[in-house]
Amino acid sequence: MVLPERERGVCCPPTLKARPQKVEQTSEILKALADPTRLQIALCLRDAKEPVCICDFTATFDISQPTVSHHMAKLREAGLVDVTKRGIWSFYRLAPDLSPAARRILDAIG
Amino acid sequence: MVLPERERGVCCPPTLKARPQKVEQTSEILKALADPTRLQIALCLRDAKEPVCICDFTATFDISQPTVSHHMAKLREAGLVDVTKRGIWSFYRLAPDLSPAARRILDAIG
DNA sequence: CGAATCCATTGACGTTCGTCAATGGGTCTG
DNA sequence: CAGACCCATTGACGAACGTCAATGGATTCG
Repeated sequence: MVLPERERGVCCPPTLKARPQKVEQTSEILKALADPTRLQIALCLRDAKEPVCICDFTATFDISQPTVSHHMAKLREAGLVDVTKRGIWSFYRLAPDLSPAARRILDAIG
Repeated sequence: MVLPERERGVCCPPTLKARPQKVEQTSEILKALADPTRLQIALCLRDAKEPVCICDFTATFDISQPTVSHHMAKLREAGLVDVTKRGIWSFYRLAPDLSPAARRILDAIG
């Protein structure tokens, strides 16, 4: 490993390549996926062939129904997920207009 | 879009493909990267050819030195980053034994 | 040795997060 | 219509987070 030579009192600020706006946006995506429950939900939707009903998630995870609803709202706000209502059911799927950044991250996981 | 037919009162819990342990581990990686400052630091280290000195980060970001130190500790705990001390300086780089999961996620970003 | 520099740790504070209980609006069935 | 079912929202609470000020250890320079 090569360590740079340094002079006391002199710093060499690295050039930040990513635009601040993009950093913020990527951070939002990561934040939405950083919870174990939401991560499993997102992976499930990524691999699902059909939209998945909320009631299936409440049956799967050991958390209350309002909490599942809360997590889905987070995923919605992050633009990762999309909801369609049919009768009494709400079906979720990955957002059809998922950003390329989000798509790359999702594909890199699991 | 094809919505599944459903019968009242019947749920179809999806099969969770990822192991709980792996979900937890991936979640830790995402959590470490989900802060804008840490994300920029991680990207910077990913693209750096040489280890980067802490003092360069404190010169770059508009946060105090203890906060930078705190963020580096988070990245260390997540196993993303590695520190080498030389005299009064601490140099950070991407962990040489970075997990494949972390590597894929980092490569998918920005 | 004494002063200056670099950096980690600690303690504190306000904010955000994950969760639940309670509530309410929709929708279907009898 | 009345009851059952599905789901979102609200309010509340403890835990975790991001930040800073203060402190202290380690190292280098004069």
